[in-house]
Amino acid sequence: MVALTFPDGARRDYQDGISGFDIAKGISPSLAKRTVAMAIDGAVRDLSEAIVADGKIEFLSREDPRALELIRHDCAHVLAEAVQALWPGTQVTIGPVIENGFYYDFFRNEPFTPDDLPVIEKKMREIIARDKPFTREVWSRDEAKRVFRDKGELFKVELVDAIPADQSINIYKQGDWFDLCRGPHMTSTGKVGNAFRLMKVAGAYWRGDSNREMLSRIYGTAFAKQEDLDQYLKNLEEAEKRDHRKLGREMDLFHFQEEAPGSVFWHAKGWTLFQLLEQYIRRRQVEAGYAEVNSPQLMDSSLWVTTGHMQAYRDMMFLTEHRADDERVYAIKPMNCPGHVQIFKNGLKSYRELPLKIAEFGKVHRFEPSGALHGLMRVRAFTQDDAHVFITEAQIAEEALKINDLILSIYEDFGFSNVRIKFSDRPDKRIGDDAVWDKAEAALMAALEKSKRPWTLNKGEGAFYGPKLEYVLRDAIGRDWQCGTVQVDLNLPGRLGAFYIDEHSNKVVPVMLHRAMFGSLERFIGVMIEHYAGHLPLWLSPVQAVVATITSDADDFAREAMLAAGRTGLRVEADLRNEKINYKVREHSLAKVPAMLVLGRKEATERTVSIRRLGKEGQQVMPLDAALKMLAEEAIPPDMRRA
RNA sequence: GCCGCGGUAGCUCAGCCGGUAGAGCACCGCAUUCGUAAUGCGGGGGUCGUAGGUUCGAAUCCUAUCCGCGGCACCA
Repeated sequence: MVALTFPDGARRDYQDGISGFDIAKGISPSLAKRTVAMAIDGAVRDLSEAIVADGKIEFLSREDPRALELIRHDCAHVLAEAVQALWPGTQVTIGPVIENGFYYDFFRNEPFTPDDLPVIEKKMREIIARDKPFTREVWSRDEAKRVFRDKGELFKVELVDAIPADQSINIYKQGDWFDLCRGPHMTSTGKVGNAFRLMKVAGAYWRGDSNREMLSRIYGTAFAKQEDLDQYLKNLEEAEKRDHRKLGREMDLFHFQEEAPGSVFWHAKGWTLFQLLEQYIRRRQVEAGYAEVNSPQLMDSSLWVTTGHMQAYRDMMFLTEHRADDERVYAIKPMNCPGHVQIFKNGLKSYRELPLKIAEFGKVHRFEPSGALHGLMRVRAFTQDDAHVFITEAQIAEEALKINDLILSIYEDFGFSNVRIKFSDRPDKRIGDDAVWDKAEAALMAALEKSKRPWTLNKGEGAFYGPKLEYVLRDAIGRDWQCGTVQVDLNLPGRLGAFYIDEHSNKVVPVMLHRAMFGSLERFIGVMIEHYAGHLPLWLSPVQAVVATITSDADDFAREAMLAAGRTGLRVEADLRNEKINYKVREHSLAKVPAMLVLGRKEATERTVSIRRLGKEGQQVMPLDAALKMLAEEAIPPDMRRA
C-alpha cells in the first residue's frame, strides 16, 4: 500500500503501483478528464506513472502554471512529428522548453524558410486534433540505438550514448510517432491546445559546438489560453518599440553606416548624453580616489605578446600593416591595462602609494565577429570606463568590495536595482600557476561574500589572466547585458615587469584589479535607452526642454525665456516656427523631449509658461522664473543631489 | 565566423511571373497666427547596396561581394 496526501490535507491509502490517472478517476471522472499531469512531492510526473512510495500528490490541470512547461514541451514534440510528416528524412535532435517557449532542432539538407512555418503549423493542428495519447516506454540502450540507427536518426543515437549508464532510456509515443525524451508529458497531444505559434527559423550548431553540424532550428511558443498568447505577442511588439536602434534614430542620437561597421557616428544629442555619463563617472571616481590618465591608442604589438593578448586574441585585434620605413607592427589597443601598467612602472613606486588607482575613458577596438554586431550593444569600437587598482595581496578583498559597492551604487542612480552578479572562475585557456589562481579566486570570493549579494557561479568563464565578477543588467526585451566587471589579476603586472618597494626595501609585484562600471559607455547607453523606452530622466536628456510658441506675438518673450533658461544651465531649444501648437507638441513628444514650455499671448502678457511634461496629459501654468527653478532643481544629477 | 532572411526617396514600405520607379510621412515654397500628439495647396528628390553576368531590354533572373536583421558560436 502507498499512503498519499492530497493538497487539502486528506490522506488516503492506495494499492502499490496505482497510476495517477486511476486515482483521479476514483475521485471523480471530471477530475480525471481535466487532469493533464500530476506532481508527486512537488515533482511533475506523467499521470500514467505508477506510484510506488508514500508522498504528497497533486493533480495539474492545463491552467496550472506548472503545466505551461508541459504544454510547450508537448508542442515541441508535435512540431517534430509535423516536420517529419511533411519532410520525411529530416532528422530530429533536441527540442527543449526555453524561457518564453520552446524550439526544436532538425537536421536536413534544405533548411526551413519562414514560408514553411504556416504549413508546419497547419500540420501541427491536425496532429493536435487527432489527440493521440502520450505513452511512455522504457527501452534497453541497445534496442534504442538499433531502432534509431535503422530509422537514420544518427543524432538520436549520439544522444542515447550520452545518457548516463544509471538512467533509463525513455521513449514517448504519440500515435505512430515517437521520440527519445526525458519527459514528463501530458496525457495526449490534444491537451496542447491551439494557443501556439511558430515564431522564427534559425541556424544552431549541434550541441552548441561550432565545429559540428549546423542544424535548422524552429522557435515557437505556446500558452494555455489564446489571451495569453495574444498578450505575449503584444509584449513583443511593445519591446520592439523600445529598440535602441530605432529610438536612437528617432531621437537623433547616433547612426551607423557601411564604411564603419560596428562603429558609432555620435550625433550632437547622442554625444551630449555620452558626455553626461562620462562626467557622472568622473565625479564618482574622483570621489573614490581614482586619478584619470590617458594611454596610447597604438602600441607595438610586442607588448601584446608579453601580455598574452596576441596569443589569445590575435584575430580579434586590429593591427597596422607593415610599411617600408617602419617594420614594427602596431596594435590598436583592445584593452587599457597594459598602458596603465606602463604608467605605474614609470617612476619607482612605494608600498605607501598603494592602493594606486588609475582610470581612463579608454576607447578600445576589437574585431568582433560580424554576426555578433548589434547596435550599440555589441560594437567594434567602444569606450570603457576602465580603471586599474594596484594593491598588495592583502588588500584584494577590501578593494574588490569597494569596487563592488561603487558599481551597485552607480546602477541605482540609473534606476537599475535588479542586478545579478556572476562569479567567473579559471578558464581552460589561461596563464599563471594554479596556486596563483587559488589565491585570486579565494580573495575575490571573500569580497563577494562580504557584499552579501546573491550571485551565481559562471564556471570556467574567467579572463585568461584572472577570475572576475560580472554585473548583468536585463533590458526591456529580456536580454541580459554584462556591464560592470571586477577582475583580480595576479599575472599581467608580473609579466609586464611592474613592482613596488615594500617596507623591507624588497621589490614586490603588485596585484592589479581591473574594473569597469558601465563597461562600455556605448552599450550602457543602449541598455538605458531601452530601459527608459527613450524617456530619459531630465538630468540625462540631451534637450531638456523646448520653448514652443503658439503665436508669433510670444516670440519676444520666448527669446527672453531662452536666455533665462540658459542662465540656469538647462539645455533648452526654441521652436518659434509658424506651426500649430498641436504639431509642435506631437513632434517634440516623438523626439522624447521631457518638458515643453508653451507660450501663447496670455503667457507673454503675464510672464508665465505653460509646462507640459512628456507622456502626461494636461499642463501646469506658473511664472517663468518658478518654472525654470523647478526644472533646474529636477535636473541635478543624483550624485550631486546627495552631496 | 556559421545558418536563414533582407537592402527601392531622409523614414516606413509597395512595385519583383523582365519593358526602364510609386505612396504616406519628412523636406522646400506659398497661404494660414491657429491654445497642448499631424492646417491646406503646390514643388523638388531615387545610377532600386556594390560589381559582374544572362537578355533587344534587369529594381525584377544568375554569380560574387558589402552591409543589415533573427538565431547559433564568440565576447580579453
